[in-house]
Amino acid sequence: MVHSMTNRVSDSEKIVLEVLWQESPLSSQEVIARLEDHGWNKKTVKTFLNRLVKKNILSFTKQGRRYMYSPTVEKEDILSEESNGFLTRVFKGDIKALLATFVENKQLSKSELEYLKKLLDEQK
Amino acid sequence: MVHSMTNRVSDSEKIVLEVLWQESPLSSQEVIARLEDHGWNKKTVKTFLNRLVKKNILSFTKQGRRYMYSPTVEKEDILSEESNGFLTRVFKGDIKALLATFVENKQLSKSELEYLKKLLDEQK
DNA sequence: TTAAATTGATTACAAGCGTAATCTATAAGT
DNA sequence: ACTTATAGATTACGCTTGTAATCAATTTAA
Repeated sequence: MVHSMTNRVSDSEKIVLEVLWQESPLSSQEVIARLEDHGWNKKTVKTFLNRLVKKNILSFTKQGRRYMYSPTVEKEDILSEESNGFLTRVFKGDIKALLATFVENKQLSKSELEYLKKLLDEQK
Repeated sequence: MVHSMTNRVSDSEKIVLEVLWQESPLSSQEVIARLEDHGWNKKTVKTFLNRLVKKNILSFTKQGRRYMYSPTVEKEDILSEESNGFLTRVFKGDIKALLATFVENKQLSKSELEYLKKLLDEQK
C-alpha cells in the first residue's frame, strides 16, 4: 500500500530491480554479475542502480566505499501498479476485454486453464 | 497479422486513434471535436495525427485542403500487440502470474466471473 | 479585396530513457 | 610509494513523448 509512487520504473530498471527482488542486499558488482547474459555494459547497470536510488525504489547501506542495494518496494506492489496502469491506458479499465484478449490470444494449456478456473472459484 | 509493426503507438496517440477506430474517416476538426473533454490544444491533437500518419498507423485522403483520416490497423491487432508486450516486459511471459494479478487485484463482480468462466470453457 | 481564420507542415523544447564515458576519490597490487 | 583498478557521481547524447507555437498556403468573412 504506501505512498502512491509518483516515480515510475522503466523497463530496463525493472530488469535490474528483478535481480534485487530475488536476492538482496547486493553490491553493484553482484548485480552486474547476475545480469551478465544481458549484454549490458557495467556502466549501464550502474546508471540504472543510480536512477533507482534517485527514485527511491532502491536504498543502500555503505560497506566501506561499496553500496549494498535493497529494494524499498515489493515486487507485488510494482506489478499491481503496472497492471492497473496497463488496464487503464490500453483497455480503458475494461477488465473483461483485457482478460478476453489474453485468454483468447495465448492459447492456454490445459493446466493453465485449470489453474485459472480454480482461481476464479476462490474469488467467492 | 501483417508486417510486424516496428512503429509503436504512444499512449496519447492511442487516444486519438481510438476516436478513429470508432468512426472513420474523420477530418482533424472532427477528431478534435470528439476529444474536447480531453483538454488538449487543437495543435496537440494535430501533432498526434501527424505522427500517426508518419508511423503509417493512419492514412488519409484529401478533400480539398483537408485530410480525411482513417486507421490502417485494427484495434484488436494493436491491443494484442500491446498485451503481448506487457506480458513479456512485466511478467516475463508468465501468463498465469499475470492473470492471477488481475483477477486477485480487481475484485471481479459476479457477472464478470461468470463471463470469464464461460470464456475458459470455450477454450477447447 | 483585404484581413482574418484555418489547414497541414515544420520547428521547439523539456523530461524520460537507453546506453554509456568521464571525473574524482579511494583501495589494491607490485 | 607509485600505478592501476574500481566505486560511485556527474555528464553526455540521441530518440521518443507530451505539449504546443510558428510558418506558409489557402479559404472565408467583412
